[in-house]
Amino acid sequence: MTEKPLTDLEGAVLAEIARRGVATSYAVSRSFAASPSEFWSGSAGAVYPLIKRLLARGMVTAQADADGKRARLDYRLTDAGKTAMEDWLLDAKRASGMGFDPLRTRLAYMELVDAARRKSFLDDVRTISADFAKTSQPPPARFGEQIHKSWLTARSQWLAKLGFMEK
Amino acid sequence: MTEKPLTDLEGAVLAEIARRGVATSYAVSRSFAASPSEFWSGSAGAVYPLIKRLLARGMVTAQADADGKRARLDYRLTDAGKTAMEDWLLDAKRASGMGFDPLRTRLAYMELVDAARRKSFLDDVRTISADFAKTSQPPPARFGEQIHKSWLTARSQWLAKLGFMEK
DNA sequence: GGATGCATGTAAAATGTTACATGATTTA
DNA sequence: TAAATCATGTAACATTTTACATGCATCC
Repeated sequence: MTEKPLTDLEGAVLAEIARRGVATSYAVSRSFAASPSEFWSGSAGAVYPLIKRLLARGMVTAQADADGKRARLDYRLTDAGKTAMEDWLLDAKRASGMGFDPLRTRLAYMELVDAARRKSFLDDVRTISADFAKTSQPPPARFGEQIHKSWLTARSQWLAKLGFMEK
Repeated sequence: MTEKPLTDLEGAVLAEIARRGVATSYAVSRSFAASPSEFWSGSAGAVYPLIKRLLARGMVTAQADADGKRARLDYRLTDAGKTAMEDWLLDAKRASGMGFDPLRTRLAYMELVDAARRKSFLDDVRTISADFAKTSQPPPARFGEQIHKSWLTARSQWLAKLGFMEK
């Protein structure tokens, strides 16, 4: 019985726990909420049940924090969890998918408005993107920081080359 | 009472109907299913109810096809629908968001595996991406085709520059 | 010691996927 | 005319968001 492969959110949650070694649902939730990508809200309603499902599937262990007064569960990856996480992480086929890009989606329909409004829109996007890239995140400790920033830069350059849109 | 803004899928569906002038739910469904982006499946279960919601909100009109033997509804944008679609399309702030990228998400956790496996993964992604970009779509009729292809190219170039990942 | 925010969740509602049902149309 | 495919949906299920509930800790 082949295990159902992890969803992207499940994979990312396991990876986040792996990075931390030990993590509570709350800590994972905060991580996703703080990410520069707004795609996953990191809401408690998503993360707590998801990690409980991972527990039921044997991907993580739960340990009650003895010290604390308040109920609090520390999660760690099991061997099965580590394997599943790596299978997700190194899945080159899935990684090569296009995902969802709110800009790309709109650009595909830009023909529906006149050139003047297209231009105004693209100018605004450039301004907002440039501003966003400027706000320096504090600790560029890990790959993640560099990835997000360099990606924004790359998208800006891509956008600059889409001359045919402005005609 | 300010209308709730359109979701990205709703906006894209309205834009698709606008592009066609008249469209059935089935036609919209096929469009999304055929898109090179695999993010929205274009399943009937998503599209038919979504367009019914748009109808209830006055964004589209429904007209039964008199000619056909079989029930069949042709949808057209209303003025309100056109306005809402343009508000969605030209929303530069939302367009500037990062969306979801299955590659970027994984790259942010690449530190969790050793350099050899990282390299192997990145090689595979490059191969798959190059192959995908090679398969030429038939009709480059509209912006959409050029957008998707040029985006894949841009992402490949971005990836090529991420030297620090391979160390 | 009351207000504010941190931490841990659950509940209700919305949205999307997969699977199914069913009638019409084409094709072999 | 039987089989396959097109077309139009609905139903059951899973996932995620938004809102809510509640207890602990801190700070004013």
